[in-house]
Amino acid sequence: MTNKISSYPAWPYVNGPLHLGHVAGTFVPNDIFVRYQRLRGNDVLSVTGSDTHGTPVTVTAEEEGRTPREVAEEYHALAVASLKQLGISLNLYTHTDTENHYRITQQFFLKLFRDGYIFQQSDPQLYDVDAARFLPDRYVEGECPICHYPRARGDQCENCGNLLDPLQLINPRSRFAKPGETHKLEVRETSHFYLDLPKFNKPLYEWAKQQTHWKPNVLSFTLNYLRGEGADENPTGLKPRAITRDLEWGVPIPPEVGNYPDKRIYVWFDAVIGYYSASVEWAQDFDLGDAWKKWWTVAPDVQSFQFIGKDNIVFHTVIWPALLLGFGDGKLPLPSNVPANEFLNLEGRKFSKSAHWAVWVHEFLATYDADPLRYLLAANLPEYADTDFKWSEFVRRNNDELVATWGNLANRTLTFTYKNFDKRVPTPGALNDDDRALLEKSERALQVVGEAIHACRFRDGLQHAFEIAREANAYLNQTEPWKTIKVDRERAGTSLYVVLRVLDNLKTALYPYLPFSSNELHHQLGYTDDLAGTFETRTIAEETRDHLVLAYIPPKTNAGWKPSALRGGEPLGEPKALFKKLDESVIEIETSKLGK
RNA sequence: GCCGAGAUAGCUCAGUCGGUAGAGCAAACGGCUCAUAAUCGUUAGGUCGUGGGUCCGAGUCCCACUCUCGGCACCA
Repeated sequence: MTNKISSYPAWPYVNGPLHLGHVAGTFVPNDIFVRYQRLRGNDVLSVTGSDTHGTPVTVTAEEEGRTPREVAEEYHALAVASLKQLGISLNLYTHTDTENHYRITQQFFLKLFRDGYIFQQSDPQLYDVDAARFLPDRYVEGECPICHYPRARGDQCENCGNLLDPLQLINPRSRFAKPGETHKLEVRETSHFYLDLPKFNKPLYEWAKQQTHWKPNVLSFTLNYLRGEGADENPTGLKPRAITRDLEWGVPIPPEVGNYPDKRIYVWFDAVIGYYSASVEWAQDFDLGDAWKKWWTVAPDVQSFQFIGKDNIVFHTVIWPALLLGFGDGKLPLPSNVPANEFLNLEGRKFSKSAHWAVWVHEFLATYDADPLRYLLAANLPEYADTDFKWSEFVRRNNDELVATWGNLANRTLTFTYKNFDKRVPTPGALNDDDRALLEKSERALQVVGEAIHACRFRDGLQHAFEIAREANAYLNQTEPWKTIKVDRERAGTSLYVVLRVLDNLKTALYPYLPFSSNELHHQLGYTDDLAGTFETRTIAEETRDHLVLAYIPPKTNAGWKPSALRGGEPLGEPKALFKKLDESVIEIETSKLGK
């Protein structure tokens, strides 16, 4: 049965290049998932893009004396290049600074406003007279009114942990003031638009309770969040949430609502809408009309998945579903699964742009190949707990697992066959029990790995495929075709035939994880078509501005998620090593760059 | 402070319904030579963060504590 599956990695900010932590929990698992689903024959739509809004971008722009749009465009282009090189096969990677996205975000806002899910409220807030702007909570510091800690933040005191209102702070200071400066602050009234989340509390809670297939941490976190202090039959966790900011950078308030030139829609309100607007844009960019609607319909064969980090759970299990309920009147599907990942650390510490404690994707891929990185990130995916990227682990896993176990299995089998069997798949004699057992195990691996990937247990799937590769190595050591060829050529050919079929099956099972090398192995096994598709970057012109997008173009024929049908006598491609062994010196060289 | 999670072999991580602790890699020993000195076999390696409790029996359930991560409503 063909399902319509949509899959979305979270939108990364483009206030800097992507680092390994950004791709580990979002783009890489998403890509393993969608490459599997496509091969499986499902109808897949996977879109996302750069989040061009938000304070990280405006802060970087201020620091560098540029406009937020310039900063966003620069790092968006870098993200496009990095994702392409990493083989992230999104149907569309766009960004949020497009006319299409602005229009759709405003449609959401307007519909929710007219239906009474958005209201306006006026509150006193601190205003920085010298910077001529209102101060969000985190932009205010002062003395804590409870414990008198001198550097309490506007929203919370780090010292005593109490939640605060910025107006409670003693001697509040603006964080826009440079060291030595004192900015004049005063309390002014400002009105903001609020999303009336309590109206969605009960339906969201009832919906979330049914999602027993979610990861335990995502489900319990969400249920607890929605329940709040309330009882099970009367959840009260949600409070109205301000969805506008006093900023110049972002999506403007729809003119139908009123004239608010100094306000913009809150970044996460517009970012999650990006899942929808990017779907629409994908169909437009490729002249596919209403094709995007297939995935935005409530039906039993329509499923959607969100690959995000643990810091974003609430936006994807509460806020975005609330927007979908309000905007769609029950006609838009809510996420089927939100397999949030924990965080990837780097050599025991958190990634930090300011401390230069990071491995940037574009720099990594300038020196090393994409598949080894994908392998390491998948094998070490932070599925249940934070994990750690270590250069020593990268070299070890590359050399001792990827090269030694899998690459070597392919290489030893193909080179030996190529040399001794006239560059063709040997024609097998009768298969014995051992031959059949291994062959069947490798065929079953497709099912096992496929189920693991569909259930978002990516490490399990990868591990299982490697288990079969190890068994195939053991099988070769037992059958010793390099010895039997001297006395019984057909027997040697049969063993090699079995392993070639195993390679063919594992190539498919590993394709979602290692698309480049699997495609290469596909050719070495003699296939002339392609397993993997190609990438295209395009500039999309709108009325007032252009934007760059990345798109994955699947191959014309789908090789399919199915057992090998390799036959004796068929010609093989020329064998070549699939992976490069890395020198141990890489560890020292790369580690010494950190923190500088 | 409140909420959600994590802590298991030297390293990276699994561990389902409570029933004699698992894998890969690293280590030691042995085999093989087709293969990128790759591979295969064997062995060794653990008071399961700490302290209590329930139970015939606890890595697993309950309580308390320690440390780490995330959220806690104008950072995203």
